Amino acid sequence: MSSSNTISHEIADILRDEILRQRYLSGDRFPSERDLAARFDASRGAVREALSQLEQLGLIHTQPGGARVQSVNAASLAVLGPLMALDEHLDPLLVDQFLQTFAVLTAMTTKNAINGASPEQLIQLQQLVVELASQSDDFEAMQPRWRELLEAMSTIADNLVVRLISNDLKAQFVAQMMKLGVRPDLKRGSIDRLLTTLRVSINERDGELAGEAMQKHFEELREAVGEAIRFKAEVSYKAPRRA
Amino acid sequence: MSSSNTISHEIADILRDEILRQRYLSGDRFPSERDLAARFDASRGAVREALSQLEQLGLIHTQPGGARVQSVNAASLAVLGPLMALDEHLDPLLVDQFLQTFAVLTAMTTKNAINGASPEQLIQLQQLVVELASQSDDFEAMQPRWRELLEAMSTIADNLVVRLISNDLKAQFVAQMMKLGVRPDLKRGSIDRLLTTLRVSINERDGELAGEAMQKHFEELREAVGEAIRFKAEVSYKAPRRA
DNA sequence: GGCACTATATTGGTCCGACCAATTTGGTCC
DNA sequence: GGACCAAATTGGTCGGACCAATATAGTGCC
Repeated sequence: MSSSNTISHEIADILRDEILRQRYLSGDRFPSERDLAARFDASRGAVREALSQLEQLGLIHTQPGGARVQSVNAASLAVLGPLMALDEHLDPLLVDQFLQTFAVLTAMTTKNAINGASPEQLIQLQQLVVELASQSDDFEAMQPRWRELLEAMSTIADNLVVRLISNDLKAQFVAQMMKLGVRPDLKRGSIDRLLTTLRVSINERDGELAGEAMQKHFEELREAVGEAIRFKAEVSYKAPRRA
Repeated sequence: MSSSNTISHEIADILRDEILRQRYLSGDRFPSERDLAARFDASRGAVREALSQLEQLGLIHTQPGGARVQSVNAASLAVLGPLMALDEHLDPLLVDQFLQTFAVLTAMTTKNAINGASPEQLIQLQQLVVELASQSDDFEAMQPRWRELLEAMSTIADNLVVRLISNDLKAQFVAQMMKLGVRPDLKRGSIDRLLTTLRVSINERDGELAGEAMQKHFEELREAVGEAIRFKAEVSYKAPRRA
């Protein structure tokens, strides 16, 4: 579901998912290019390009004589998106780990952004927060502005490392959560409290305070999302298969 | 310098570095596969495999009609290693960003590891810290054990997201720093203080404390490394080109 | 001159068949 | 059972070919 329409990408997607589903164990021999070409009824060239992608993801290691499957633990960050998109139900543990990681990175970005912003940028941030506050009752509707705020802070903080990490994570994750209809039930006051604190810390240029607030907010989000996923899993257990 | 001995990888390495060096600007047309094949005196197949890797890195976007160069800001995390290895002198800003990011992730891992470790694992950690303390006077010599400790905590914390991020970062960065001979001049007491705090927090299973200590230590390391790099840059300015 | 349209050239995507070198495999011999 | 060797397998590369999508240049019109 993830990539473009070329044959090599399709093959890569299929094989990638098979590896992520542990169909081949780490250390196993991977089918030969000629076998794969026969299986997908494609040319060896197309298969080779697919394998090249898998190697770039760190999922296989090719050598004359044969390719071998590597441990998912040794893979590149770019597998995380496909990994979360594997099943129709999200892995709660993985989501939790993701949110925890995203929390500390966002807190750091927030802190640096506010501490290092120019006066104009501070005004911009302030405005975004105000706009967010004005629609804090509709979780779905505030997502675009929310992303805008995060994007603005990321731009101001200007940390390439974090930005690259986010590239591999953000889009896929949020999209996946939305697609599966996971709607975290945040307590009404949570977001308001965050926005208020952000407003204060922007005014006083207190990045530390803002970072902590952001971190705390993500902790609450983590719990809410975890609960939402568990709830969803329960429902789909009682009424499985498109009831 | 980074990859294996196949032609396609060599081509990919060269083109990747050229893009990272901004030889092509974002949005530019990329040379055609046939041109590249002629330039490298290789077959189009080999070039295509190289381009496939570049696309996986998020550096180019290919389409029938022509490939275009993308912004480095939109690339995958996996470009960070090559990016830091570009020049003989490290980019101080990039290193700083890296260390800051690594700091918060390591602090998080440390906290979770100690809070979630089994009794046996706690003993293992304690032992590693003791061994480290016994050689805290030789920065170079303690690196292997240091990595061992981080690896152990990473295993215990068992956060796949952080592990994947680390895969794309750790090895290349440390190796690059060592290769360039950047030796941060940490104050003698700094490491001892960290190790002592770690020992205490492991004994009392106080992950929070350990995390904070780790974070503080990395802050000190950041400054020391920054200074070391600036110093190195100064020296090579006064005595440039293999004097 | 500027704009819409069209024919042409270019480009990426795929296939086939072939060769080489490295590795794996299986058998042989001690 | 282990060391050694020959054959089959496998990845890496090449060259040429075709198609469909895109870009380009050219044309004619307003």
